[in-house]
Amino acid sequence: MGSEAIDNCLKAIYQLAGDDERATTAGLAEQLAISPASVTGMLKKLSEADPPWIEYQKHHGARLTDRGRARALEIIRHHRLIELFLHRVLDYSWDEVHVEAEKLEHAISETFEDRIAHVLGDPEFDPHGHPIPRRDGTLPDRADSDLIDMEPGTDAEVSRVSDHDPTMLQHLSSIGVRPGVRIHLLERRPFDGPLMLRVGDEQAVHAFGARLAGSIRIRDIRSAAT
Amino acid sequence: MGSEAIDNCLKAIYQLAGDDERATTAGLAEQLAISPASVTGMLKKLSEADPPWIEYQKHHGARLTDRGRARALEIIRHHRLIELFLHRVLDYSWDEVHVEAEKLEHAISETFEDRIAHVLGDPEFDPHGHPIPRRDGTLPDRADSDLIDMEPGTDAEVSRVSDHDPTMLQHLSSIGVRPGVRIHLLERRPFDGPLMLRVGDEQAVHAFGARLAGSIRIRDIRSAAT
DNA sequence: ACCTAAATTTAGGCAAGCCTAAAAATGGGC
DNA sequence: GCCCATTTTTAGGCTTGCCTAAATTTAGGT
Repeated sequence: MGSEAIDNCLKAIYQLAGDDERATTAGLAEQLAISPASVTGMLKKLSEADPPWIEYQKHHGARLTDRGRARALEIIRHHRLIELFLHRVLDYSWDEVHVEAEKLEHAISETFEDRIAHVLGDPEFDPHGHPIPRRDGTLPDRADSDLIDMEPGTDAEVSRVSDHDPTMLQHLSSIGVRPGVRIHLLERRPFDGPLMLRVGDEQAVHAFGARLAGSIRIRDIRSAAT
Repeated sequence: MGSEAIDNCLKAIYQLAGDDERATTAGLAEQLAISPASVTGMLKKLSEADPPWIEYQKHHGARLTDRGRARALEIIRHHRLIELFLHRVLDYSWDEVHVEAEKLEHAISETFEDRIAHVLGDPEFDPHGHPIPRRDGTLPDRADSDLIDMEPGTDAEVSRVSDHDPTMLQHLSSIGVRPGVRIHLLERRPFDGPLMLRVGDEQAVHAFGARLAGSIRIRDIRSAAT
């Protein structure tokens, strides 16, 4: 019950469609890097499992059942706990954790999960600022929004950054962008141009293109400091 | 290069035959819990790999090549480092570590291996007293011998215990037998009867049958204490 | 030399997970 | 209502890693 392929598929559905939206065949095929025909086969299998993992209507994509969502959240919990564990206990850098976690998330037991959660003090967010699902399937939430939508002239705090591209993480790290760091948006250049912003207390102005800016989420700053 | 099945087979050859002896088809079939016919197929594959993992002569079993030995020792290093890590850092009990390590040993990277070795202070022995191969493939050695061969009336120190049977470990744990603990052999009962011995400073006399005694290795005590 | 136990080969099979190419169905937009 | 893009189906294929049963070979002991 629950091979690696199944786990990855459920995780992909959750990441593409969330709790109760449908994920499309094409989207899953891209996410999982397999052919659409293979996805169709996998979806049929997942929906015909004894307690089904997904609810699947032909030509209308797949939606997670309660069981499927629980499993997806469990894998994501594994992944994010492992990332934080690698970072904090084993001294992995920010950009190294994702790849290792991608393998380990399928290999650890519930016991292992509990133990590292305990060692880490039952953390709520991983090193990139992503919320770590709790064992009961609930998510700690933090009201945040896309950096793209930030008002020019205002300050905000980095909430989370995408962890999929190690080189992007290295770059962000090199300019000091991490969850919790304050940024100030100077202006948005016209015609979907770059965002010009300052990081932390530094004077340097950085230009963030659409790809980079799109991978960052922010939240309002609590006190109107500095 | 190096699937889980291959790794397990190389590890089994090492465990059955060591560095330069041959492992038999039947022995491997038992160890791996697969049929002899499947073993023959696997051995042929391993010996025909591009840099071959084993040297294989029909009807004469298999012997590890340098490459095969290196791989086997790497997996065993993974396994034993993970066992110690689970025990020391994640508070696993003695008897829980083996099963978890059996899965994780195939999933961790060299980086992970290095990091936990560093956190643990480059340890030489795992929680059961087994030597942890070094990265260069050498083994820390400790001159030890079988408990079965111990002289009645003498003292010795427990060097290592087999980790394969959790219930046996629980039992040993409950009577205080751990690597480093001193034991005193009172007598060996006739006709391959049990060994009567005392553990540590306790007065109780324990009877060790052949199975139990066979899973324990001892070494001479340094000082003739107490 | 012969016998036996171990090992090997042969032949066929199964399941998971993927692939391809081509054909058929479908649904949503216009 | 039609068309196109997406999706699904069909049909066939591949690899890995195991299984079985039966036939055969081999090594080693006596």
